[in-house]
Amino acid sequence: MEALPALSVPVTIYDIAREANVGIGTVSRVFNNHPSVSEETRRRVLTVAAHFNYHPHPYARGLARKRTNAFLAVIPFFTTFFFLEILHGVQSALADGETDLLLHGVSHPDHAEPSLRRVSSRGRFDGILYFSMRLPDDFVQEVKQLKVPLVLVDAYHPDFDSFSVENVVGARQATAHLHALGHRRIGMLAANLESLPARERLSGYRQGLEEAGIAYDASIVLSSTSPRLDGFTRETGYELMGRFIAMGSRRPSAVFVSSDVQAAGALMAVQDAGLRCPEDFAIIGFDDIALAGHIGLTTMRQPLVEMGRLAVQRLNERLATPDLPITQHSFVPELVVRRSCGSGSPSAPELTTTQLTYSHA
Amino acid sequence: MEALPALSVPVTIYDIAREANVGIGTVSRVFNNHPSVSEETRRRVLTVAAHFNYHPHPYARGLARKRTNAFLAVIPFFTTFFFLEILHGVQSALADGETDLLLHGVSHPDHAEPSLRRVSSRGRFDGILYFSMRLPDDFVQEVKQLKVPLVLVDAYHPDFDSFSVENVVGARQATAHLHALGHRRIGMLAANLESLPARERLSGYRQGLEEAGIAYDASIVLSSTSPRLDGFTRETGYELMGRFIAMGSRRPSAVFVSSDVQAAGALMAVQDAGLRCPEDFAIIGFDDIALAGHIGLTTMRQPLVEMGRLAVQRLNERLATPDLPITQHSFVPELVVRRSCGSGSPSAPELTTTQLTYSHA
DNA sequence: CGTCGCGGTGGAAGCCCTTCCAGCTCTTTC
DNA sequence: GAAAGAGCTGGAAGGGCTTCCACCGCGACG
Repeated sequence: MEALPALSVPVTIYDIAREANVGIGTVSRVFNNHPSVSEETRRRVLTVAAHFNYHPHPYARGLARKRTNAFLAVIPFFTTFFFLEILHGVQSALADGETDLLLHGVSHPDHAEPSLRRVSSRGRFDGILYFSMRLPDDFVQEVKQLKVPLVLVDAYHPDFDSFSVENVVGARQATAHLHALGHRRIGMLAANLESLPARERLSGYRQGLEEAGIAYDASIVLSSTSPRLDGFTRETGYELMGRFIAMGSRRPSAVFVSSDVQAAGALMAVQDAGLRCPEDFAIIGFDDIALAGHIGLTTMRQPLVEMGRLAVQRLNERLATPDLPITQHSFVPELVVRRSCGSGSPSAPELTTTQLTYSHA
Repeated sequence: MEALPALSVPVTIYDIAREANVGIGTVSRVFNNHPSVSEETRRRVLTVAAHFNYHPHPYARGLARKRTNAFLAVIPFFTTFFFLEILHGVQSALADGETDLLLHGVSHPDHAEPSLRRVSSRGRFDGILYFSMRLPDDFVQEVKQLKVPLVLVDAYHPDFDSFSVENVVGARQATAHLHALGHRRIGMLAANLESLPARERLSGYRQGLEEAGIAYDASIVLSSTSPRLDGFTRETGYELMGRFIAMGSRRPSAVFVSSDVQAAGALMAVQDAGLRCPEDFAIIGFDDIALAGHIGLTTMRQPLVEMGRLAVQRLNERLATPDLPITQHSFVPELVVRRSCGSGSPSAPELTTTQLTYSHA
């Protein structure tokens, strides 16, 4: 260990063993924190390793251990804001620095399959995080056969662990909030009802009305028929809001919009019509993506960051104990008051992150 | 090859070789598209492989080939909108399905280093995409010594390939646009001038004024002193816009804001003051993140998707030909007219993606 | 009719680790 | 004083692939 680190560029475990006068087994044990290495030897090995800037080769390790220390995240790129936050949580849970994240952006829900093909190639990752998309049936088979643990986020399948959100409850609460603010004529601007979340949110809205003792009025419930992203787009929000505005005196005084992105469009429509938001229309969204803060939108928060974090945690647990019973976690969204409904503080941009609550399903 | 795929779960190249009555070398050649395999043998091997759902083990491959087929993306998570789009481009360039993307979110610019430590562990990826952050000096050393190709996106360093944006030119054009719309009293809302992009955009603004024959007036140039994200936040936009509003009759009629995020805050301030945007203030941003579309912000587009795509392409080129001369690409931002400046179509959310232009540095 | 070359092919060696078994040196125990 | 452990350690085998060298058969060539 006299010389400078002039060893050939790829420093291997053999180099370290030789320089430290130990066997390769011992070096390996040191790097795996195996207890049966004397303190003195351990220190010597570590010194030499640091000196040569040695790091075990991850692939060699993976091959020998039959473990990759990487997770695959299959994520829809089209719901931009949404997954971003979840990813944030995922990252922070991975911060141990031991596990890597492999990203697989899917640019269209129907294009998930091709990129899933690669999953069949065992040996790239230890587990899968699957976001917001329906799980194709043959993929389910494949994953189960390969015995790769998979955790669903913002999605549901009976055979896998999942973390999702109580759409019905959230929508009910949103409606209740509008009611509590004094609104009696509350409309809903829904996404394409072909999609489950859209239907659930509509259903929650109806429950909310019922609890408030308000009769359901189909004329102030507009839903998108757009197939694109199931209608969860700014464009549908803009267009449908225009129809509300055109109703004149028969229009609702408040609208529950089924997503923040749509609500952004709705807000633009209101502005374009020369109307103002808390005053002429109260608008509440759903999701609490970062955009909501930027435009002062009152909305129902989904604990996205937390969901990401817990999903990783769950994956680790399942890796450690494969036959854990499957659990389905379900979060209750939380009201975030900004200014689009007129209540709460004005609009000084808030910096705080509120606590989140959740419950078991 | 009579039996069902009842081979032990991990199917190896040996299994396939045996079942297809060939040597492992031949199987390997088939999977690597080596020319010297007879058509007949190739077909037979592929049939058997498909039958047993065989895929070469990526780690074993990586170990033997000394190549990982993965890129590392080091990305700031705090500039959410921004990197998202770039990532989109990266993904699409990776769509060949051969290369994987390893994600490394950095939640604070100062925290890049710890996560970079892992870079020293050779053998995890073949190349690095480094986004929007300053490259720490010791990291530069390390990367160069390890000879891992690195491409910078939205950042610059003389020793590496990079793709960035002409901040000066873009800011000049933004200013020119305001001038063309008839504005003569044009202010600027800048980020923290400690940061280079902030300074460049200010400098472009001044050039723009000069070209328009307007004298520079320091009283209507406000800059943030916030250290947080170098002042590129909604909060600074809100606050500084408030100061403009408070100027009464001496206030500018148009404001060039140094980023879309800040512009979002500025728009909120305008609204909160009971003023309206194209009418009382023309506001132009910079970046064209997705948010800009959602709030109808006129802005200077950076071709983010394209940058991501080209960065990947460049990395591949450099991998193929390591001693290519270093190139620094620089894009000229493009004006995207929405409604915050009052010109152009009203605000029906646009769906089109405009062409982008770019030039060599 | 030998020799060359070429399209194909088999498989050993090597990539860099982990793991397991054997073995070594001291203590401890009866 | 022998036997049995306890505490460490060395290194072969194995993980699944690529690559290279050796080799085989056969048509072409002189």
